[in-house]
Amino acid sequence: MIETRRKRRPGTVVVAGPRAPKQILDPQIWRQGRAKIAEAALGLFLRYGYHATPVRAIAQAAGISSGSVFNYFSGKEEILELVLDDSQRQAEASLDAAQKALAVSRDVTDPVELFVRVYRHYAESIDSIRRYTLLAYQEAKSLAPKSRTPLFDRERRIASLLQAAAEPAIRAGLFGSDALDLKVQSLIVLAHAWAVRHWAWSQYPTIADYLDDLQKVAVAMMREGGSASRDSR
Amino acid sequence: MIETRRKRRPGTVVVAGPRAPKQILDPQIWRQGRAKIAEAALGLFLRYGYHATPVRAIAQAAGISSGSVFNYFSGKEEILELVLDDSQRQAEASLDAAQKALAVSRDVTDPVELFVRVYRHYAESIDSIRRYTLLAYQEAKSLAPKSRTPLFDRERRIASLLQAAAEPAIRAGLFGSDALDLKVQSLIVLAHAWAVRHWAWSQYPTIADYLDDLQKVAVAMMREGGSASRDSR
Amino acid sequence: MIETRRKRRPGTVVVAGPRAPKQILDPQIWRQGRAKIAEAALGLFLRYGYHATPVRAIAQAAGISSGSVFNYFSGKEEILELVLDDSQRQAEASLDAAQKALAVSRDVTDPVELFVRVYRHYAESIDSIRRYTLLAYQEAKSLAPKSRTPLFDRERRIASLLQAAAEPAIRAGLFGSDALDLKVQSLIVLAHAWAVRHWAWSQYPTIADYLDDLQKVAVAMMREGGSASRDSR
Amino acid sequence: MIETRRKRRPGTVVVAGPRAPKQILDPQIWRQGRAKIAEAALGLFLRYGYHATPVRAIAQAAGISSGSVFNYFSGKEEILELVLDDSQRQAEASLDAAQKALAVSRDVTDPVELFVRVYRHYAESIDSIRRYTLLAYQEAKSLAPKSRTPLFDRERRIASLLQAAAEPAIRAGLFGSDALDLKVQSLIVLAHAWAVRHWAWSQYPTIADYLDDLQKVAVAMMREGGSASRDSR
DNA sequence: GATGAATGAGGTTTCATTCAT
DNA sequence: TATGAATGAAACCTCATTCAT
Repeated sequence: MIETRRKRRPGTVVVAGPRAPKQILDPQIWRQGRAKIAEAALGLFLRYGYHATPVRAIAQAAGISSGSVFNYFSGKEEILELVLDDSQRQAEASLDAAQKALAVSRDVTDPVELFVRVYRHYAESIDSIRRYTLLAYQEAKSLAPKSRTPLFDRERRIASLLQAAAEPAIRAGLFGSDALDLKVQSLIVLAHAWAVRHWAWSQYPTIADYLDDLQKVAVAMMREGGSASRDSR
Repeated sequence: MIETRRKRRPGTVVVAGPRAPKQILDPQIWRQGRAKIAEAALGLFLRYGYHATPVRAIAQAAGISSGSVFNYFSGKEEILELVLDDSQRQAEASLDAAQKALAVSRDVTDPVELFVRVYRHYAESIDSIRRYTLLAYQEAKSLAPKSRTPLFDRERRIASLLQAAAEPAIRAGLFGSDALDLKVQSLIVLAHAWAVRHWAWSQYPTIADYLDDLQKVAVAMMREGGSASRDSR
Repeated sequence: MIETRRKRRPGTVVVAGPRAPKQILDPQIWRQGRAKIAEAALGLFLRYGYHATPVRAIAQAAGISSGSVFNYFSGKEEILELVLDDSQRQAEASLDAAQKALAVSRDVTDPVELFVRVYRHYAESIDSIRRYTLLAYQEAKSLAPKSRTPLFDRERRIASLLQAAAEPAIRAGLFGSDALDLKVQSLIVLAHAWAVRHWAWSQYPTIADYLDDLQKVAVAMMREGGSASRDSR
Repeated sequence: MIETRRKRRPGTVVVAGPRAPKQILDPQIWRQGRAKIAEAALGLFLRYGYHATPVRAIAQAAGISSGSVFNYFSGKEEILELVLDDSQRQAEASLDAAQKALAVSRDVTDPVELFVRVYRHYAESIDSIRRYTLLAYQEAKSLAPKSRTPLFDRERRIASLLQAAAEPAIRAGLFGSDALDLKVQSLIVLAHAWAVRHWAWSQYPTIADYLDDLQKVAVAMMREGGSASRDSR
């Protein structure tokens, strides 16, 4: 059977001793170092895949020694963890900010328009981290379950944010209230698809072009089951 | 004739040598062996990922020796190739059959209903190869371009089949004709999502439950831009 | 920059991936390590042959881990390459130096004597790298053509050096000018034979003893076809 | 250390049991089978080397199954043994026959001419088994010492035959009697060189061309130390 | 006597990780 | 804190050999 990845300490006798807590002490150096390494790792992970990228290549790309990587990360997997976590956090924050900004804004009065704006904003943020998204689809399973769960949780929070953005339109009867979760998840998936199945959207030069078409579809989806009149936008 | 082998050397030179001829001569044994190994590999690939699964583990799961694996496959990657190719081929064939059967059937006269049936059939076939689909999303990049391209091509053929199934409804003005490609690709992605993001659909016990909701959304999507009256279902 | 690796796949496709950068950066450590490993490898190659010698055995003989070998050589074949190339280079340099030294020397006026001295010097240098010479005969074919050609080229340069050493005697009519290339190649072969067929020369305890007899034969060979009087030395 | 090639019986528990004496019983079938296999092996050994040639490739080239090879040979090494032994035996027999034929012949009265004829005959027989000769130089060390010794012994017998062929000329004072063994061994080496260092004799299209030049050199060598008048042939 | 599928030891090579400097 | 040489487990893959048929 496949062993569940137990870390070994080559060259040392297998005696349980106090593991040297080698860590960077200065928090700022630590953070900057991690960011620099993650940055370098991302490009390589995307190009060659997580498993095909040696730590030494990451170190070289980051301009440090391979040994130093382990001063900032406990292992290779933690780099992947940070990369995925950071990018997802960024998507969430971006979506959150957009929703809050629009919620207090007086510019947008049409609740459908409001939802569309929020969704477009979300999709654009996915586009900006397109490469991370693809990486997440491919390599999330390389993470230990413990590191994977938070990613799922945040994904659910993102769905909630989108649901909240749909609330006004639902209350106005413009969007159906049935299967809301399914609809929102579907929209998320379609935003991801721009990143994950990019080869399938070759007719769209940019995310904006893609969204121009997609938003009609999205609105049609959301309207489904609504009680209000169905004039197209 | 003895095939010439090209052996990788660190530099750039290629050395030719004799290669031992194929070991398995009986085509039936060969086919059965490949199937058995691929079956065993699938479970492990899904659980641990392609790279994290040693050939030895595959051999053990298949109940043979690790050396024997290479009597049936020229390398580890060929196993992944077979697994992905076979399952996708199955999905295509299933969809093709469904569409042809419905096209000649007199039972279904409503073109929208016809499309829905074809799509459901497709989604159900995705469900039946759910694990392969997930694997394709995760590991397609592990394939050499040469093996990857046919997968994309077949995916496009599948999209064409779905488009063909939508034709009657489009001609009847029930479905919009704009952005048809986007719509169909989106539906494919949503069928895949059942497999790929299964954790997100925990509220749906079975694919049928998922589809009961999804088909409404799907129809709404397809109708978008159509000229016919927009009363719901 | 990360070098791209070409990984051999069973089919014909080549996959590029990142390659871990060289591990040893200090040139001196690198050189010393290579020398140590090559030294260890030579004994084993001679005793068991190149193919029958596992890298692990080389590593153990060199007192390092097997993985470390690949920090110094890009592959097993490169070890053989270094061993053969170095030793041949040494023979060439030694012969070159001897010829130059004698050319300017006033000690030796007899052109036959000059040639004999140069040849003896060459044969003695072959003796000092006797084991490499044997190895070259046995394993040169294990090298890729790219690595083999330089060996042949240098061998031809060595022949040229010997021809140059014979020039004075030829001009003096003491050596024949016909078939000079054959004669010189033959003398080279006979010097090699001391290393390669050592079992056949059991009557000669040292190279000097061998050469004492051989040089008479060599001079007779070289004189053949000459115009000068044919009294023996 | 490198283990001294102990044969293993894979798939069987390591219990010393009676080794099945699986052999071909009919001596003629046995001989023919061995010859056919050796014939097939030779081409491959020469082209790719002994170690790089899989038994299955030999079997295929011989038109039998890989398992059958082991009905005729106890192992791969025995094939090499037969190939080398056979060819050397052939060279010896050819030389022996030539010498005997010339000894009783009245055609050749000049003892130098007689020696030249015998030597040419030997060299030509080396040419006819040129590929075996090269193989012997490269792979003799792959044999167990027990199989190697007979090869050396026969090589010495061949030298004796050549010495015998030189006897008349020596008795006539035409050839020197000193260092006879060295001279003869040298001539053997030079005959081998045609096979082993063929790249060095590119100026000679055939062995006959090579010998036309070489025989002058050879005679000069042999004459060396002789008392008779030294007119060139 | 022939077959060929199965075997598994052992080959080369990679690379995450450690630790003395 | 940074370095980078050393490590050795483990990866993929080959192939001589066996033995049930």
